[in-house]
Amino acid sequence: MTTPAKRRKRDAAPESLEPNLLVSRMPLWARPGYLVRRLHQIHYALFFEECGAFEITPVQYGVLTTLLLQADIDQNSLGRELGIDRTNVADVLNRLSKRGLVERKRSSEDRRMVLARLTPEGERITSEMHAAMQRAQDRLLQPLLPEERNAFLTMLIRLIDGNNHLGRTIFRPS
Amino acid sequence: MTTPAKRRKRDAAPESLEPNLLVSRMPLWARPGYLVRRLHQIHYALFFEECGAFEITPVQYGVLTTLLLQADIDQNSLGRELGIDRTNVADVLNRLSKRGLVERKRSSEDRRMVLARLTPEGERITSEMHAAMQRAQDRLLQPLLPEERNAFLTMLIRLIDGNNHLGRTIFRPS
DNA sequence: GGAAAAAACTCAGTATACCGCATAAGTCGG
DNA sequence: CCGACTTATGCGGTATACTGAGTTTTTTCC
Repeated sequence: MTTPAKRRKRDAAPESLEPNLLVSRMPLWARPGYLVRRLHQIHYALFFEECGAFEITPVQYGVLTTLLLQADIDQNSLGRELGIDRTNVADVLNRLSKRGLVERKRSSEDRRMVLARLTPEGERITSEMHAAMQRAQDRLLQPLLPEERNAFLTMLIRLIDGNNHLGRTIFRPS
Repeated sequence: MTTPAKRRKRDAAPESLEPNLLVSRMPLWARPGYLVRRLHQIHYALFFEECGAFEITPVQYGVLTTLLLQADIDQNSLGRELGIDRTNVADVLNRLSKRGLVERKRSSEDRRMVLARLTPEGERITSEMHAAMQRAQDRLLQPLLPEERNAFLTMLIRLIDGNNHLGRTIFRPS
């Protein structure tokens, strides 16, 4: 039964199809990655609407709250905690430092490390922002039914855990 | 009974609570925005693992596929289509143009507009990338059960639609 | 104890993503 | 037809996010 013609058809590579056909099989709104990017964008916008007055970005807020729980942490650990590249952490700390919200000093135990901690002003602003941040988070999930929201968050966490090795600096194939 | 001490406690604003208590009520993994950011990051990493050989980013791929379906589109419409800021569109088109994947020319009807279209090389690479992009999208959802995946995408779309006015250039309160 | 390996960081470079201001081109009311 | 408004783009600036190269300090192991 496997005629040459049939075999040929079976072996045909996808790129031999019409380009438009290929693309229309996967429109933007059917690409999970595209949807995630859009939702990420929306979260940013929401965060700015609620927290704009503080002139603190979502990532900066993440750094601040992490430092609130754990003072004198080095940049590498901070990055691992937040899932952020170490060079990015340094940039963010730099901006927060310029605004007087964090202090940095070399560790005396291990002079390779730079330890960061909040200033009193940093602690103050972090606490003050809490309610606004909460509102931003609530508004993001608003379109879902209350009973769906936990399911959604659970799936998000499963997706992140399931691809845990990615999106950080932990390993680089290079 | 309402001693001064007690009254003071009752009137206390949220920011007078222990900072750590406030933060620990909303750890990172309970903040939808944080989870979305992480998943977005992971998508980027996955896309690079699958499509790295083409040296095309997710956003660039979005532009390419949009141009495949609709040639001679202006930058503003392109941005609206993709949910991307127009200045960003110009940047992306610039890089794609430098690599010879898109062409740009002034519209003869409306000389304000710059119309973009794919070059043959641009069409070729877009088609070739399709399978790799598909793999990246599949891997992103892999950790979910097959029957959960559609539910997840549906919720993503509901969240994006429900906050439709945000995350684009469409309106700016400013 | 000293060379090699590892760890933490810095710096430079690139890509996304957005804002505000400026400029050029089209539109529309009077 | 001309000034006011709108629209499309350009340019400069900032913040995130990551790679790769290079530096300093610590650890490891022979």
